[in-house]
Formats: sequence, structure tokens, C-alpha cells
Amino acid sequence: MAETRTRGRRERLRAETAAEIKDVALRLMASGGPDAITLRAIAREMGMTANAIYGYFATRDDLVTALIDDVYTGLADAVDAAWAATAADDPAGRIRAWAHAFRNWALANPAGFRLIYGDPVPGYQAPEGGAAPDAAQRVCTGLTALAAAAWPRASEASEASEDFQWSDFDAGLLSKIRPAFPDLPPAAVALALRIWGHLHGLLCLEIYGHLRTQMLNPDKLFREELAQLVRSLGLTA
Amino acid sequence: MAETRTRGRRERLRAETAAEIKDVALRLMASGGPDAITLRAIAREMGMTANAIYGYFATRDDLVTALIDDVYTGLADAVDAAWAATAADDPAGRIRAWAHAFRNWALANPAGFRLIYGDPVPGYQAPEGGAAPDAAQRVCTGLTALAAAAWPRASEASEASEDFQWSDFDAGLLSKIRPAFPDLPPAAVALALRIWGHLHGLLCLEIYGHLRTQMLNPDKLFREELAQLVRSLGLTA
DNA sequence: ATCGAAACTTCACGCCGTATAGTTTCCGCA
DNA sequence: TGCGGAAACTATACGGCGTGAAGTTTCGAT
Repeated sequence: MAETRTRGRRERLRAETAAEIKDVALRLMASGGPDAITLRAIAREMGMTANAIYGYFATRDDLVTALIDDVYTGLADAVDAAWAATAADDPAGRIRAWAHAFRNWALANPAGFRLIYGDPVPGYQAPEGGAAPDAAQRVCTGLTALAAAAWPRASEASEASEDFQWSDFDAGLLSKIRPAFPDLPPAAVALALRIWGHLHGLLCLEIYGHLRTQMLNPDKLFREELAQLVRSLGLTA
Repeated sequence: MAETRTRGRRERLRAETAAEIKDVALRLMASGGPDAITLRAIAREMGMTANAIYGYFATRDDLVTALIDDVYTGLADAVDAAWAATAADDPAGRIRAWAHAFRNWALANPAGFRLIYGDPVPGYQAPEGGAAPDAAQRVCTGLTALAAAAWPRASEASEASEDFQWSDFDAGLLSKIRPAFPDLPPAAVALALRIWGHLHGLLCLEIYGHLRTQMLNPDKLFREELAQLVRSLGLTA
């Protein structure tokens, strides 16, 4: 049992160091943008050599991947929590809560938002698997839940002009979504993606500073967007 | 007059070299993304030393600024042309044409889109003036023209829930817009920005690869978005 | 022919990521 | 208790990056 204790100790130390590396990286990113994530700066901050980090992350891209995983998971947690904290019989309220949670998270973590949705860092190429795609699908699933709850009335309010089929969508996405929402038509998934686009667009413009050169308080625009959204979904009380 | 001839010659050579630098930079960007814009790579391509470029652009950021100016102007030209090529009495057609021109330009110049709307390049900070803000306002003005044409019917179709005032918007924007559209209420400008957000969001998701992991043909989603947009504006024939 | 400005090169510095090899630390077992 | 060896970390090096200072070439104006 001494063995397990010490092995546990080693692993714990290792995990703590890895966590500290990511922590410092996140702090650097928050203060200087995604480009400030340099192995040397992190090491400097931790009183180490840059190469020591290679014991924890094989490459800088691996570190960035880990950060993206963490950050994206944080976002997914935030929006899921907002979803769970609202009443199931109030689809409009859920949409509003979800959207505001998304925006608040983005405004609180602008560098994280850029890391996830923008060019993360020079020459970075996202790997195949990992937590980030999972988180992305959680976000997408949350969105689909919103669209699913709104669908009955939304489909009456305005029928789609394109006819969507299941073959229009990615199989991986569907494998997670269709079991959860058996009665959902393909057009509702398209609606979910469109809603995502609406929110993402305003947020991108705001985070990257394109909105503030035109409009003084993006808050108001965002609220108006949500109001029109729930209206167009036929959810106005 | 020999003086003017030779001075002209010098200046022409100088302008040609500057143009070639930007040209090479754009080519590098197109093939390797915005990060591929390095002074050394450009110089290598041109058979020069990296420092020779400093004779034309004081710093790398200045070069990037010039590129952004050019690229943004190109985008503004593209959407303006699409606007001008459609009938004034067909607001829905103009919206569709404008939006498709925007998307086609973005898909044809993904690196340019990132350069304008994303993190252009590590640590780049946009300067105060220049052609880029002008182009941005041209795009915004075009958008406002679309919203203005749609406004009469759009305002009936769904009244805004937020009450927008002129003080909500940037003075520089208004100084260009209000003279051109005297009868426009503030809410219509907000509508223009919201439309921008809708298109920008889908485009961002597509360009940065977040849509293709969910949906196989973003075309269809974009067309549906436009169809719902003109519908929500009360422009369906 | 010559002066001088403009164009360009060379060299240097400090950053960066990363590979290789060497050094220290310290756990697990005999 | 002492030792073998793995794990953590450092030292050194390479090439690429932006950029500054100084030197060199080119070439039009006088």
C-alpha cells in the first residue's frame, strides 16, 4: 500500500504540475491573447525551463489542444447549467437563458472564445478526437434541445423552404442527437444550426471588436435578437 | 521634365515593388493562412532580404494593415457590385444577391476573411484610420441600404421590443448613414446589424470549419437562412 | 564626373518551438 | 539501509521569426 500511496503521490504531483501549466497558459492567454501562450513564457512564470514542459505535453499544439478541451468543456458546462436551471415548460425562457449564458461566458473569456472559434494560435491544427469535439456536440445537442422544444410551434409559424434530409447532416452528430430526440425532423436540426449562427455571429462581431465600432451597447442588440428569435419561433407569450 | 520623368520612374518602380510585396503576401496567405505572412518568406520569394521590405513598410503590422485595407476593399467592392447589379424594386432579391456575394467572396478568400474578421496575425493591433474602416462602413452602409429598403414592410411584420435611439450607435457610422437614409429610424440600423450578425455567424462557422463537422452542405443552410430572413422581413412574394 | 539619396545587404539581438544529451531527484525494492 | 533506475528537469544547439544599426551598391541630378 506504500506503493499505491507513492504512486498516487507521483501521479498527483504530475497532475498538479500539468494543471499548473494549463493554468498559467490560461492566465497568459487571458492577459495577452492566444498568442501569449508560449512554452518559454509559461516556463518563465513557473521558474522552469521551457523544455520541462515537454515532459507533460509532447508539443505546444498538444498543450493548446488540452486548453481548448478545458475551455470548450467549460463553455459546454456553462450553457448546460443555464439550460438545466430553467423550467422545461418555458422554451422561450430556456432559449434566452442559454443564449445569455453563452454570451456571458464569451464576454468573460474572450481569449477562450477566440481559442475555440477563431484561429487559435499560429499554425495550429486540431487533432482528431479529444474532449473538444465532445464539448462541441454537447453545445450542439443543447441547441438542438432548444430547437426541439420550440419546434412544435416554430414549424407552424414558418415552414422551411428548403427540404432537409438526414443525409444533409454529419453522421456523428445524428448518432448523438436522433436517439435523444426521436420525433425531431431534419429541418429542426437545421433550425438549431441557424440559431447557433445568429448567436455566434453577433458574438463574433462583438468579441473581435467589429460591433463596437458601429454600436455602443451590443447588449441591446443581443436582447433584440433574442426577442425576434423567440417571436419568429412563435413563442411569444 | 527629365526630372519629372525620372521621378515618375522611381516612384513607379517603388509602387510596383510595394504592390509585388503585397501580392506575394496575399499568395502566401492564400496557401498557408494568415500566419504564413512573414517578412522573411516574402523576401525569400522575391529574392530579397527580409530587411529590404522595411523600405516599403515600416513594420510587419503596417504590411498587414495594408493587406487588410486591400482585402476589405475587395470585399466591399464585391458586395456593392452585387447590390448595384440588382433591381431597386426587388428588396428581397437585393438581400439575396448581397448575401450570396458576401458568402462567395468569403469562400473564395477564406484567408482574407480570417484576416479581416479573425485574429489576423499574432499580436497585430489595428491602427486608427486607413482604408479598412472605410470599407467596413461601406459594407455596413450596404447593409443599411438593404434594411432601409425592407424597413417599410419589415416594421409592420414585427415591431422591435427594444427601443433603439440614435445615441445607441457610433457617431461616425451615423454621420455616413443618416444623410443617405433620412427617413430611417434607429431600429432599422439595429436590424441591419442583426442581419449582418446572421450572415456573419453562419459564415464564420463555415470558414472556421465548425459547420462542416455538423452539416455536409452549408449551402443549403445558408439558403434557408436567407429564405427565413426575407420571410421575417415580410418580403415574400 | 561627381555628389547624394534611395535601395538593398550584412550582421546582430532577442524571441520562439523543439531535438538531443546530460544531470539531478527520489521512489521501490533487495 | 542502500542501490538501481525511472522520472523530472537542465544545458546546449538549430533554424526561423521581427527588427535595429551600420555598411554597401545603384543610379538619377547637377
